[in-house]
Amino acid sequence: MVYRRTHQVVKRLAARRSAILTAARNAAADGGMAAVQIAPVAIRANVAAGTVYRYFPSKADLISELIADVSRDELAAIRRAADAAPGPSSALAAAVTTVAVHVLSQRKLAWGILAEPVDVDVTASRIASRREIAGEISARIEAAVRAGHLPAQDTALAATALLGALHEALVGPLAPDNMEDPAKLRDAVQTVTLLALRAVGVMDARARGLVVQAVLPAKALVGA
Amino acid sequence: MVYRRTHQVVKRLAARRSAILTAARNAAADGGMAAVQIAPVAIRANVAAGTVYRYFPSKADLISELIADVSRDELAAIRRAADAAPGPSSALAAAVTTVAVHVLSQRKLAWGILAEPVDVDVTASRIASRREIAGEISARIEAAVRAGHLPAQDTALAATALLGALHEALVGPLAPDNMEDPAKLRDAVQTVTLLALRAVGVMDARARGLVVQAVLPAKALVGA
DNA sequence: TAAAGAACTGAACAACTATTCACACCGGAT
DNA sequence: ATCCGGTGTGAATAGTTGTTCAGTTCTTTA
Repeated sequence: MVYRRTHQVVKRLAARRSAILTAARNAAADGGMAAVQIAPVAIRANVAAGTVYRYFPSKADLISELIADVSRDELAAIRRAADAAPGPSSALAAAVTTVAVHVLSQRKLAWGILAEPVDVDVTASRIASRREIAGEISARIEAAVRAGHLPAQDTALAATALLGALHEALVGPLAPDNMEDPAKLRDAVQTVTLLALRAVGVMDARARGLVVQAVLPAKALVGA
Repeated sequence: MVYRRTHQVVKRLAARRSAILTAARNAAADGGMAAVQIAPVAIRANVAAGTVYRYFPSKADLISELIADVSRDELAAIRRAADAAPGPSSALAAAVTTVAVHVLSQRKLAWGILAEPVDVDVTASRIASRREIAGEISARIEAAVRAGHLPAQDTALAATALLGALHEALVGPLAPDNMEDPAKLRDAVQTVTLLALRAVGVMDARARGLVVQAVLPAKALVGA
C-alpha cells in the first residue's frame, strides 16, 4: 500500500461531514425542510454538490441524520431538566416545559423535524425520534404514577398525546404566530404545560403550582 | 348564440366533477395523499388526465377541495353529536369522541387530510379545515366554562392542543397499529377522550363518567 | 342534417432536483 | 521527485409528475 489515512486527514473528513450536517441544520432552521436541498446545503458547507454524496449516500440519509441529531440534543435537554427536578411530578412538568420551550425557540426547525413535508422518505427517522422523546415522557409519567401522584394509565399513549398537543398548539399551523413578545411566549408555555399536566391527571390547583416552578429555570432558555 | 348548456349537460358536468372528487377521496382513503395523482384519479373517475383540468385549475385546487369536503362532513358530524348531548360537558365529550371515532375509522384519509406530505401547497386549505374544527371544539369548551363546569382558559389554544393530542395519539406515526380489534379501538377512543377532558379541567372521576356516556352512541359508528 | 362551439382526449412537454461520473486535484508513501 | 489512490468538482443526466394543447368527439341549435 502506498497510501494511508493520516490522523490529520481523518479529522478533516470528520470536520467536513459535520460541516455538511451543520449546514443542513442551519438551512432547516432558516427555511424549514424545504430549504434542505443538496445544492444550497453544499454551498453553505463550502463544498460541491457531489461532495455531499461522499459523506451521505442520499438526501434521505442526510435528513435522517439531521433528525437524529436534533432529537438527541432534545432528549438530552429533557433528561437534564427532569433530573434536576425535586420529585416525579416536578420532573414531568420540567420535561414538558423543556419540550415546549425548545420547539418555540426553534419553530421552523421543530416543524421541519416533526412534520413538514419532505420529498424523500424520512418516516423511519421521524418515528425513531418521536419514539425516543415519547419514551422519555412516558417514563416520567410512569414514575409519577408509581409515586402515587397520578392515576394509573396507558403511559405510552398519554405521552404521545401530550407531545401531539404541545406540537400542534405551539408549532402547528394554528399556533399563534405573534410569539415575538417573550411574555406571550411564556404564557403559551405555561398554558400548554398546564393542559398537559391536567391531561395525565394532575389536579388543577396542584398543576398550576408545578407549572410556575417548572417555568422558572426555563425562563433563561426563553430569554436566549 | 347557437349553443346553450342544457340542464342535462349541467347535471352531467356536475356529476363528473363530483366523480373526480370522489375518485380523489377514494384514492386518499386507499393510499393516502401520495395516491392522489392526476393520472390515477382520472382513471378512477373514468376520464382522461386532461379532463381533470377542465374541472380543477390545478392539483392543489383538487386536493384543497377534497380537504374542504372531508372537513365539512367532519364538522357536521361533530355538531350533530354535540347538539344531541344533554349538557355542555357532555357535548364536549361527544364532540371529542366523534373526532376520535372518525379519524380512527378512516385513518389513511385522516392522516392525508391532516398532515401527510403533499407535493403541492395545500397549507391554506389545511389551516382552514383545522380552524373550522378547532373553532367548534373551542366553542364547546367555552360553553362548558360558562356553565361553570370548567376553569376559565384560553379556549382556542386548548382546542388546538386537544386536536393535536387526538391526532397524534390515534393516527400519528406512533399510534398503535393493531386497531383491527373493535375492543381495542374503543379503548383507545376512551383513553384519549379521558385525556382530553381532563386536560381542559374536568375532574378525573367526572371525566370517566362523561366518557362512558359519550362512547355509547359512538359505538354504532365504530361498528360501521 | 349541417354548422358551431363546448367538452374530452392523451401524448408530448416542462420544470424541478436528486444523483452520477469523468476528470482534476491533493496528500502521502517510496 | 514521482507515482498512486483517495477526495473534490460541477456540469450533465435521469426520473418523476403536473400541466398543456392540437386534434377529436359530442351536444345543441337552426
